[in-house]
Amino acid sequence: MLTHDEGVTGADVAREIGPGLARAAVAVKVDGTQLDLARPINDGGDFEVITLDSPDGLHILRHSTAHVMAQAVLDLYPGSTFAIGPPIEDGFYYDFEVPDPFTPEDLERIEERMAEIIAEDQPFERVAMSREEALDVFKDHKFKVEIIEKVDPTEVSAGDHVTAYRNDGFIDLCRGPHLPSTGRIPAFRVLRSSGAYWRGDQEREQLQRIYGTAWASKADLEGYLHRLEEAEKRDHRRLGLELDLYSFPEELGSGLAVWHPKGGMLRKIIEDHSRDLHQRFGFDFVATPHLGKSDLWETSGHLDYYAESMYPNMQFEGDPSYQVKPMNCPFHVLVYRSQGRSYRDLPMRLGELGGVYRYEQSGVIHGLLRARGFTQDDSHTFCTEDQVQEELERHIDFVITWLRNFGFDDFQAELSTRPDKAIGEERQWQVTEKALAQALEVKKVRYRIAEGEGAFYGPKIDFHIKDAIGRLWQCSTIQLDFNLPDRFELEYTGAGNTSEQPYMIHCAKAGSIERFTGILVEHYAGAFPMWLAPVQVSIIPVADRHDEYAGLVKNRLADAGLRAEVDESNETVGDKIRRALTQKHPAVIVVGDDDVENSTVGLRLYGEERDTRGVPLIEATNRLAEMAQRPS
RNA sequence: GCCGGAGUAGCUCAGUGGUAGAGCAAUUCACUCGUAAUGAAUAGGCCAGGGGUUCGACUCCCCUCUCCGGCUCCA
Repeated sequence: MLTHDEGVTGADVAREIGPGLARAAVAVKVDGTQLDLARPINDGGDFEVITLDSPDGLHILRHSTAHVMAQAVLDLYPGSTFAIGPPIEDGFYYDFEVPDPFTPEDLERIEERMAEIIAEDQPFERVAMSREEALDVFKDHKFKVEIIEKVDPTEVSAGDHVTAYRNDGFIDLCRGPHLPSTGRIPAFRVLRSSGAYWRGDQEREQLQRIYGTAWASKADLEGYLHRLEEAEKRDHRRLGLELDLYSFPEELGSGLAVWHPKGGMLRKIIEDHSRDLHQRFGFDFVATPHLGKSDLWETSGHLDYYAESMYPNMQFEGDPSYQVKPMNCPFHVLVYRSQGRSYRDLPMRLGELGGVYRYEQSGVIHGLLRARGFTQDDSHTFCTEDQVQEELERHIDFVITWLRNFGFDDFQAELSTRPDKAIGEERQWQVTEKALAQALEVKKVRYRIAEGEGAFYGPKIDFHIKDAIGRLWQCSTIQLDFNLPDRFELEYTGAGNTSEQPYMIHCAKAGSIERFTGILVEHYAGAFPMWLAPVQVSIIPVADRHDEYAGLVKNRLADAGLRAEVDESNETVGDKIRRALTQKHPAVIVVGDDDVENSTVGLRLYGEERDTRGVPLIEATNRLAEMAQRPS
C-alpha cells in the first residue's frame, strides 16, 4: 500500500493538482520507504509508482532541472529575468532575458551553480495562489506577468489556483509536478545557448535560451552523449568530405554545392532510378529552362507570396525582366498550354528533374538538407475531376515504391489543409482535402491532419520518413491544385464539346535530390547498400605482380555491371584494406599468388570481420552482381 | 533575417603584438607485402577577404564573406 508522505489521499492530490492532469505526481512512501514519484490511480488513496526513467518520470525530472537552471541563472546574473523552461525531447531549455548573452564560461558557471543547488537537496514546495497574488509575487518578471495575465479567470482550475513551485528562495510559476527535491536529479548537463524569440515571434524580444539535458542515471546521460556523438559521425557534411562526395566552396556562395565524381555517381544512380520509376508509373519527360520572365511568376502567384525568397530579377535595357525559377510548375503549365487539349489527352503526366533556386535566409542553410540551389524530382499531372481520385492513388503508390526502394520502410503521412494565406474558394478546398483523405484511406496509409499547413494553392500530403536513428524527415509531397489551372486559364475540351478546367497534381518523390541524398548519407552513415555505392568493389593486389590479374578481375566485374576500382598504390595490403573500409566500400577483393594460379579471389564484405579466401572468380562475380541488384 | 560562437596547409588542430607549427593526406625513393596505418625524404601558407591602430598585426579594433549551434522561415 502506497501512501502520500504528507498523509493526503489520492483524491486530495487529484483535487489539489487539478482535474485532467494525468501526470499528477507526488512523493509517496511504501511501507515507510520514500519513493520519488507516484500518481494517484483512484480516489481511494492508491498510487502507482512513476519510475524516473519512464517518459512521465523524465518529463518531471527535466522540468525540475529546468527550474534549477533558472534558479542558478537568477542567482548568478542579477538583473536578469526568466521566461519559460519546458521539457523537450531528450532534455529541456529555459529562456532568459539577461544584460549580456551567455558565454561558454557563463554556461560552465551555471552548471556548477546547478550542481550546488542539487547537492543542497532543496525541497520543491507547491504553492497555490490567486491570480492577483501571483501578479504580485512575479511583479518583477515581465514575462511571468504576461503569462499570468493570459490565465482565464473564469476557468475553474485556473480561477484562484495559479500554481508555483518554491525551493529555497527561488519561486517559479509552474503547473508541476516536480520531484520532491533538487537532490533527486541524478544526472544533468548544460549543453549550449542560443537566441530565441519570446513566444517564437520575430517581432518580440530576443531572449537567450540555454539547452540542457537530464537523465535518470549517469549511465543514461553518458548513453545520450554517446548517441549525440554517433549522430555527429553521420553528419552528411562531414561524410561528404570524408567520402569525397560533394563540397560547398566558399567561392561559389552559401547554399551551393559542387558534386565530386563519387557524389556524382551516387546522384546519377538516384536520378536514373527516378527516371525509370517515372516511366514505369506512366509519366512523360519534359525539360524546361532555369529562368523565365517575371510576369510568369506574377501569374502563378509566387511573386505575391514568396518574392523575398526568389532571386531578384535581372534585366537588360529594353528587355523584359527575368527571374530564376524557384519552382517548375509554371513551366509545366506552359507545356500543357502549348496546344489545345481534349479530355482524351488526360491524364497528362509531366515529369522533370528540374533545377531550382531559392534565396533561403542565410541562417537556415544546412549542407544539402537546406540549400539555395537544388533539383526537384518534380512532376505535374493534369487531369479531369473524375480522374483525380485514381491519379492520387497512383501518386501514392509511386511515392511508397520510391521510399521503400531506398530502404525507408518506416514513414508517416500528413494531410495538410488550407493555410491562412490561401487563394481559391473555400468550397474547392473542402472538396480537394476530402479527395486526398480518401486516397490515403483507399491505400491504407496512416496519416494525421496538419491543420493550416497546406500550400497556398491547395492541400497536400507529405510523407515523413524515419531514418536509421529514428529521426523524421519530410521528403515526398503530393499536392492537389485547382488554383494554378485557374490563374493560367487552363482548359480542355470535354466529351460534350464543353470547355473544362483540369486539376493539377504536383508531386515530388524525393523532394530535392540534394536533400534526399543528404538524408541517405545520414541514414546509411555513408555505408550505402550496394546498388547505391559509388564504388562497389575495391580490388587490392597483394604485390605489383598481381596488378595484371587485378585488372582482369576488374574487367570481369565491370562486365557484370559492377563498379570496381583497383588500388595499385605502393602501400601494404593492410593499409589498402583500411582505406577501402574507411571509404565504406561494400566489398573488398584481395588477389595474390594463389588467386592468379586458381582464378580465385579473397572476398570480404563491408561489416564482416574477415575475408573468405579462395572464392572462384565466377562465383564472386555472380554473388556481387546479385547483391548489387537495384530494388524494384 | 535575428542571437551567439568560429575561420591558421587538402583534412583535424596547436600557436604568439616581433621570421608560421604538428599529425594525417599529397609527392618522390626504397620495400613487393594475404585483411584496419612499412620506412625515409620532399613539398605544401596573403593565418577567409578588405580597411584601420601600431615602428611592426596571424594576434588588437571595424566592415564583408563563409561555416557552426539555435530562433524565425521552408511554395
